Amino acid sequence: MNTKQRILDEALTLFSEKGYANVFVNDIAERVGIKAPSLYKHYKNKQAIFDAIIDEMSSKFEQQAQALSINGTDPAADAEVYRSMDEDHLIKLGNDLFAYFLHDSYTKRFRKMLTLEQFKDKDLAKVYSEQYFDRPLSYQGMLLGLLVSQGLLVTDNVPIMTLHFYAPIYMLLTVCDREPDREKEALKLIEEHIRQFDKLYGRDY
Amino acid sequence: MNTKQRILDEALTLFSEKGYANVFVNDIAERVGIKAPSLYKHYKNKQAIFDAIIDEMSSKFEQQAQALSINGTDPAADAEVYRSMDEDHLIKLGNDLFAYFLHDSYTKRFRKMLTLEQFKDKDLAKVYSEQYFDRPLSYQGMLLGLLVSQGLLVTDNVPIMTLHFYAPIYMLLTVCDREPDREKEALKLIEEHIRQFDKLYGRDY
DNA sequence: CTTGAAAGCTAATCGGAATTAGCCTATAAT
DNA sequence: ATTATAGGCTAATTCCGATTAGCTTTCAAG
Repeated sequence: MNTKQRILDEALTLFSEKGYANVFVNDIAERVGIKAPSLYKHYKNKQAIFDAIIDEMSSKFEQQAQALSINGTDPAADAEVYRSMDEDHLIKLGNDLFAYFLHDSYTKRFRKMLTLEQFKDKDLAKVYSEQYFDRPLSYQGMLLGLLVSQGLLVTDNVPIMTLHFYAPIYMLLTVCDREPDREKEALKLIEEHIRQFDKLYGRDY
Repeated sequence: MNTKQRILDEALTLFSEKGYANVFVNDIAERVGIKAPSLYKHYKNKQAIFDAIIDEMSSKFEQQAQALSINGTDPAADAEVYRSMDEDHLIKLGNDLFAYFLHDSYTKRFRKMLTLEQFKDKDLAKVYSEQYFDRPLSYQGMLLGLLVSQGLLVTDNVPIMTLHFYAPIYMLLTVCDREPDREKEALKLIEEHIRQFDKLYGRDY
């Protein structure tokens, strides 16, 4: 990996652990293996490094959908996969979603960094909300909506059903971000959650 | 209010908006109406101000339960209130919970501050999780559990039911913290959420 | 009364962290 | 071969921000 990219990578790691203000350009340089002033050959200043990370992320989000073994841009196509959905498939979907968000290094670091910087300005707030609220709800809503139209799930309010599916996953994710020791407990709750979700919304009940 | 207390108050406001590292003792002093060095007559240093805020909070949390018009320390007693619970009561409970957490100035600032500092060390992580995950789930779990034993709600898994009740509220709270403009939208979702929750878990369904 | 602590102020001090200046080397293009 | 550029380094510079020193005032207790 070239220096310019490595700077972003190491900076992201540090920002996600300590927050922008507590990271010194020196720290970043040290990790990259160069001296601080050399950073300025690649980025105008510290803020520019942060901005570049944010920019880079926008261009990466198709990868996320792929990582979830779904197309991501075409829920109708994705729904094919779930044509014969049952509780175990649903649990797998939830687990995969959770495991991906929780463990993918880039995703995790980016999310933690945004958590720490979300109140800095409206743009960052918006990025956070889109990334971890609006987009997941919208995408999963389309997916779950298809399951409803296939009769696998039953509800007259898909958006709220989606909220019921996603909110516990989101909350447990934030728990694991701050207390990684609780991952096992969280995984167990996720599974129970989805099992219960399936009972509540599944056609058989 | 005496100076010592006002320092905590203004510091909390600033910390919650900009994060500890981006607040200068000068800023705090200015808001209090004194000069920075005078702060040191009241607190050993900047960190001590932060610590005092954390300490103060612990001693305040009974107030929270009271503010929710519940006893807080004795869910069995609280359950009396909900003996004749119906959907509208449940919506009110959810709305009150949400409105209190969202609008109570002290609670809100403290929560935002912790959001920004939660990764600093394990203690803070623990404080956050207890305050916004474990305790709410535990307390609401007891309450909802009583409703189950009274036959008003039906489930074989109260903790997960509680997760289903609380997680959406929590998630929407974090949305409003970062984008206050979305409060109206959030309130609407809360109401729909609880209505749906009642349909899913209510005895009539 | 007077005295000592509490709480404020101004003027240092002290250290740290971002950034700039200016120099060097390798290497790729002409 | 020459040269220009990319990317690295060391040594300032510059600014800022936390904290300390030391003085003053007020006021309550004795």
